[in-house]
Amino acid sequence: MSNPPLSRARIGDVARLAEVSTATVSRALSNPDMVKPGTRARIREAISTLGYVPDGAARALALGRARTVGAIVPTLDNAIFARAVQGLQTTLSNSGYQLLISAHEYNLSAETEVVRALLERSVDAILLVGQDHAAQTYELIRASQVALVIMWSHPSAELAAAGETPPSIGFDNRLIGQLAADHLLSLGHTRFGAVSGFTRHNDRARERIEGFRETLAQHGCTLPDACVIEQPFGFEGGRAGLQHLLKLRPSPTAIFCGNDVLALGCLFEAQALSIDVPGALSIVGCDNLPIASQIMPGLTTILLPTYELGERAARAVLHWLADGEPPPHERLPIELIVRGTTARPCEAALQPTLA
Amino acid sequence: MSNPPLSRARIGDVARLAEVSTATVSRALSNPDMVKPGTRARIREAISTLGYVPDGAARALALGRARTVGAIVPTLDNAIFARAVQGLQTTLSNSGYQLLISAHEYNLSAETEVVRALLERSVDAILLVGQDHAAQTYELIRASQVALVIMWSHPSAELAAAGETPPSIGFDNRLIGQLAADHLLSLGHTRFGAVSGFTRHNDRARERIEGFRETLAQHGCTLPDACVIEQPFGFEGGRAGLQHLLKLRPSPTAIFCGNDVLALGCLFEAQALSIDVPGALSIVGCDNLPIASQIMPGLTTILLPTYELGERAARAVLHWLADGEPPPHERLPIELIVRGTTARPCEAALQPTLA
DNA sequence: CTGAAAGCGCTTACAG
DNA sequence: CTGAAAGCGCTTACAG
Repeated sequence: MSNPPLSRARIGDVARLAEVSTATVSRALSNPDMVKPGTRARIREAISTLGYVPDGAARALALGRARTVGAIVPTLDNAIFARAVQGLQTTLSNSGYQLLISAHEYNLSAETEVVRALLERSVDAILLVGQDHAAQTYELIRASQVALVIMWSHPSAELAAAGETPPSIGFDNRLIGQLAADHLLSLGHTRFGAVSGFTRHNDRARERIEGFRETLAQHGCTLPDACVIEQPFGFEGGRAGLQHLLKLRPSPTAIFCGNDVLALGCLFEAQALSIDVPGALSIVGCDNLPIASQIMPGLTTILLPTYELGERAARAVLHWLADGEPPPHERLPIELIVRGTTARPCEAALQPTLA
Repeated sequence: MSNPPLSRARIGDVARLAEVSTATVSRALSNPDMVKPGTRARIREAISTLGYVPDGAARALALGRARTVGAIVPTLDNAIFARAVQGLQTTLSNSGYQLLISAHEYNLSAETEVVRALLERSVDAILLVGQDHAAQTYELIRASQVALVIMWSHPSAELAAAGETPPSIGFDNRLIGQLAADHLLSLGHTRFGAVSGFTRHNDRARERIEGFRETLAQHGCTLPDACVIEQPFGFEGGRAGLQHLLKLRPSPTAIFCGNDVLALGCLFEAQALSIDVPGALSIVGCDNLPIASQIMPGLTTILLPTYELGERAARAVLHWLADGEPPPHERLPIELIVRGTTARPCEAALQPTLA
């Protein structure tokens, strides 16, 4: 407390000051009731005098686990991933684990390097988003024998049955497309379009579109490839997507967007073009971002409990690390949230003046 | 590659397979040109055969640094912090550092525990948001002798001159309030209000309001305490803030919000109350979230380069760790972004029918 | 209840 | 250019 110490206090410094061995200090810290209360008090005293904080690297080396979990998301610059990470972090933190976080910006080979970097920090487990990853990524994780949990996706029934997939805590992405299609069909639409993120290396995006397309097909409607436009995530992507779809003849009256950011982009572009939503055009998004309920006329969307996804994924990891047993797959419930009027749009109204 | 190894490969396994010592393997990894190309090739071969990934804990212990940096933000569930973290992460990652991330949800004593948890992971540096932290937090970091960099805030001139503050990479939060005041004054407003996050334990929020108030005072206008309403961050906070301000008599015609989320909440509430913005009410936010430019009629705001903040903070940390020299304070430029009409509002129009 | 000692998996002077 | 050996700061059987 007087003059600053020359170097950070070590367990040996504490032991010396408390007049015990380092073994006893170590026990006082990790197994308090193995040491006599009086000794414990002296040690506590010494620790606070010296401002001792144990060295995690040494601890991790001795214990063989670091109490650290690594998560890799496409980007943090998307409320949806940020929220899930928040759920992860809070849950892990409450159990004494820390979260090492990285983003790969939708670049699968960057992801492999990030995984390597995390493994080199001796994480106890790794969390990835989706099933689509470089073979090398899976190989690296397998060879390192760390726990791997997949978030967001749900493995196909066959794969899951064959036990071929890592434990997955996710959504039924195909069902998302199906809910959107059912809703839009129920409004009486017959001409559909979709704005999606890039589907390459993104099983979530792919399955959402597939689910949408299949459900339409079951009702005798088609979704031609030309009616599915892939755009970068972001408002501008959504705006460009709508512009593209409106150039089609006949143009769609109902649009399913892979997420709310794209859907909001569509909505803003429609407003700019004075297209009445939902009067003349129906838009369905996905995620239920807070903003979706705030804007006028409000955005119909599919609620994905992403914070809870993070929580559940964290719990799955914690159980795995505690039991040694891989956790079961989990599929989180999703829900269609209808906002705005649900009246069948008047198709005639849809004659925008394009810039 | 054949049957899965019983346990993760160690440096000794690589050495044995490549018929060299562990010292040589270590050198091949960290100082390649200290080892003969032929040996290097055998080692490379062995590494890939075994899928060897060095153990970071052991490495950190031997080297005395973990190549890991810890950051603590109030929450990730706010685009502004998520973006900065993204900037941090990307920059650190490019220099071979990993980011350990935690949130404290605006709870200062939770923050102290989080700091302890990070220190116990032997991070090389810690990044905090703002100057307001528990004394214990500062003490813990000082005793651990890890680098500390403050983000978002800029220390007051006196403190900085006295060298009392940790290196800070931030904004001039007082100037933010000043820019907002100057803008609103230039529109001819005379009655002002403010919606702020909680100012307790939040120097950014406090300084923004102070800057706003001081600038108004310099122009003969006052901002009574009753005209500053503190609300939790979130759209609902902004909405409640506007409701509160509209109950005042006379009610303000110009509102400064501590950030864009609150400002958007105000704007949505105004829309719900059919108050014309910016015709009857001027709102200025802060951050320039992407959504601010998308909504109609658009939100006047103050652009804070938060991604760059993360980048710069990461660079400051990296330099510090490389040089041993604490980096200088840095103040990032901010900019008023005017959106919507700038006409003086017709005060008579502001007679909302409150629910 | 406590201590002496070995060991966790690396790195790096030191010697050759 | 390479190897034997000590050391980084903890933890934990083992012995008392």
